[in-house]
Amino acid sequence: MPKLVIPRKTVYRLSLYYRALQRLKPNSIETVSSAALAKAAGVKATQLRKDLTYFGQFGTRGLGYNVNALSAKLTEVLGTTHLQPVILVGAGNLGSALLRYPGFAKEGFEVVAAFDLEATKKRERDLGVRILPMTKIGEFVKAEQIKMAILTVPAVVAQEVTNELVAAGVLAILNFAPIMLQVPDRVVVNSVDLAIELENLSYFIR
Amino acid sequence: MPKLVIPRKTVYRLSLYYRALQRLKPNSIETVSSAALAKAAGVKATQLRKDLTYFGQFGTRGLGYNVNALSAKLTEVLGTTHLQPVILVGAGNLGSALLRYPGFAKEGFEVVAAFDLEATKKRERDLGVRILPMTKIGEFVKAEQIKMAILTVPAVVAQEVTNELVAAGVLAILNFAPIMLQVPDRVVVNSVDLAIELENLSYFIR
DNA sequence: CTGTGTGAAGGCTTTCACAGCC
DNA sequence: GGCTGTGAAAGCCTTCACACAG
Repeated sequence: MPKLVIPRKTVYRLSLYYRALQRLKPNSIETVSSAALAKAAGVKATQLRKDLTYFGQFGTRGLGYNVNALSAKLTEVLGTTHLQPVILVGAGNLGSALLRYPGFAKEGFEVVAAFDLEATKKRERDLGVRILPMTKIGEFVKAEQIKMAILTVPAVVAQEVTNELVAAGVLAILNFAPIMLQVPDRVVVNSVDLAIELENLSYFIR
Repeated sequence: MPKLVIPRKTVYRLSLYYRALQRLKPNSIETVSSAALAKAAGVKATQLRKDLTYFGQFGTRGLGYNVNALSAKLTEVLGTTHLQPVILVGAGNLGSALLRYPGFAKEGFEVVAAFDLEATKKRERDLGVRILPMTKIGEFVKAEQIKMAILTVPAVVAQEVTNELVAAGVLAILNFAPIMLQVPDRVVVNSVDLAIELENLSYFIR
């Protein structure tokens, strides 16, 4: 696959386009114009076309894009062709909720195990996923070649756990702890800080 | 308050700076340089300085910034001086978890009520917050002059609920449903799409 | 005539370079 | 000497305008 440079923001929007496309499929629509798809994704039509040109040409002038073909191409580019195994570290309130959240599996990610200080059989049954003690993280990640982790531990231990994950070979972390994680360049971190999102909103409503 | 234009991205970073500052306070550090604070917040020093100039000058050349003074100014600019009442709509898995999440209260936001189809006394006790039926949303928002809402309902009803919130006077929405909400210009929406964040990561690890 | 593909223009953010103050 | 404040430059992303294909 030609790993050309696709702007980070574009990659993010590709996911939006993919979602919008999936909503069209059931309606047995075979072709969609950039204007229609852009509207469904909440962006401008020219931007959508520009975004798509980063990895080729799929549209038919005068007609639009073939829904199935574009959909397949997006899956390929985004790297979601195969199910990605993911682990979750920290099964507290937020972590537990995410384990029950159906959105991940629906989009091709399987949470194969969760790690927590309190790894009991009861919790395993409650949450429907294997729960292992924190001490087993490194071993598991290496054995299963895990590359992605969801981090929902308290802020004070987040960096420490991150170091462990990185040392074991994890390359991507979805971080919910409200701190900036220090990682080597090869590792990617996406942080979601819920309190900051709220704070941000409160600024704009005055 | 001089409502000058501060770039959206800068506002977001102001929250990061504020957090970093709070971590310094306990250490009875009175002054901090842009270099030190920037490192703690995970940004470049020049960017921090540029960000701060959007609303005045606080630094002492040759010395740095006074921690307390800067902290107070950031609180003022971000509009978090007073507790902001917030409602949560949709107390499913994710919604319930957020209600138990201590991070909001800690940052000055109080979830004053939650709305759900299933509004029982038992759930109220479990979640420690007033739970009202969805039909009461408009009435409550108007009566209590609520301006901010956290939206954790399924995607299929998200737009409908949003319309209701907006009609009642809500001005800011933190949206967790995986769709683009259509709102009037005066309303601000921050969307957090967990599946997209994962998808995004998976692209960067190939 | 409809709708894509794309160079060029425009706008926004970040980074640089350095003047100015303690 | 140390560190902030800031105009100017650079970089990145979005939007425009229009050539071109079906």
